Amino acid sequence: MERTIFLIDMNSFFASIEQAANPALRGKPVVVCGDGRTIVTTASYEARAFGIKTGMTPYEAKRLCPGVINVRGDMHKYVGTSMRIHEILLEFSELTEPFSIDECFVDVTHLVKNGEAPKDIALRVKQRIKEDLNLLCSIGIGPNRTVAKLASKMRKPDGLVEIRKEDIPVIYSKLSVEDLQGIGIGKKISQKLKELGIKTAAEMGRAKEEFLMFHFGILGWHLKRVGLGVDSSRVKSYWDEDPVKSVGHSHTLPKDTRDLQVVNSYLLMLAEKTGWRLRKAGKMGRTVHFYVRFGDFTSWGKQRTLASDIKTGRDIYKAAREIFKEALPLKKPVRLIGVSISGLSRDTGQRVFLEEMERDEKLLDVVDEINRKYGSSTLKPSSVLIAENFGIEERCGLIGRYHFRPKR
DNA sequence: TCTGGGGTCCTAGGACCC
DNA sequence: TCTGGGGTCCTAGGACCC
Repeated sequence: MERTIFLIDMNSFFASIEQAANPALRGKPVVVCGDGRTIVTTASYEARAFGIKTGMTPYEAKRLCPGVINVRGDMHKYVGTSMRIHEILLEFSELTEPFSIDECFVDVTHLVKNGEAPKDIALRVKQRIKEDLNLLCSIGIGPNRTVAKLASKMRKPDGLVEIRKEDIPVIYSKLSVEDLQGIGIGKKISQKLKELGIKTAAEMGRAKEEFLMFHFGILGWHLKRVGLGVDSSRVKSYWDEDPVKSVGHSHTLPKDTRDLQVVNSYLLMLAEKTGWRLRKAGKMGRTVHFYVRFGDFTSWGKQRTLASDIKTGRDIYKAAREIFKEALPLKKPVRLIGVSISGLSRDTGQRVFLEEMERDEKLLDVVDEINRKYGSSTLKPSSVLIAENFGIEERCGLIGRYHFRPKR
């Protein structure tokens, strides 16, 4: 059955939201960053003109464009905006599947069947988002998700590209395998493809499936289909949620340290955040993963499966510390620590978490301790930190793959 | 004032059980 | 004193996504 799929990709999402909210930022080079030792999470198009890209340090951005305006990111705001966009998209189709905080697949087959042209529908979507939020997006239109995603990347900002089934051979013959980045073909795979003499998407489609599977395993099967522009995967309904597989937090310390008290304080905080979100999701887990990144960017980590399920920050902390002990004594200063929990199942206990308030109190002490160690200038007031650590995730769920759904 | 933080999926190898 | 295969669970590590 012929389908019509959109991929809506918000243009420089975080920066555009800031510009929409604050007229003083419009038309200016803006970067949105985190706090502490951070990177540029989004650069406005004006900033990109200076060569500023996601992933750079604020320092590099400043070097490229001394006048760049650095805005502290506010995930609350971005998640709220993301949800507002979902509401708009749901006016068009229930088959609206968030792919990340700023991308969404929408299946509009039913509207096309009623006689409306795909591009006209897309223009309506863009107009609604512009009217409501003063934000621009690029929309890719295709007969399936993969092709729609590819189309969305072809024109930015404010793009609208439709790739029909019959256009695929011509377009794919001009598309290099590097152009397929973002649909499961990263640097390593595209490099290997080139070494095997496959340079374009069309060539990938023509390659023998057995050949690709010999070199790439099951991925080869996927590559063949990407090359052909074939993808039968469905756009999921907004309301059928796929289960979370793991939750976790990591944090880069204000500065590298060998001080175990500081590291453990952060670990406790991260474990509490993780446990809090776990319980919020009504889950418990059995496998705890702890990892460290050292000052030289080497890393070390281990996972351990426990005899029974856990769900409190305290238990996650205990398990993580047991693992951490294996890394002691520290040979190098610690840059980042992280903890996550997987092997999740439904928490059937449904116990109300009584100690929650008490725990927050303890955290205040922890953060105060960190502040004392580093001096108050390195960390914000503890109340702000607590708000950040415990407030944001309540609303945003997972950002990596988008799991959050508002109440119906 | 080098290099964030949140995830998913796949492979490979070892332990263990029948 | 030797030889299996199937299946599950677990760990480590890599590639990829935004």
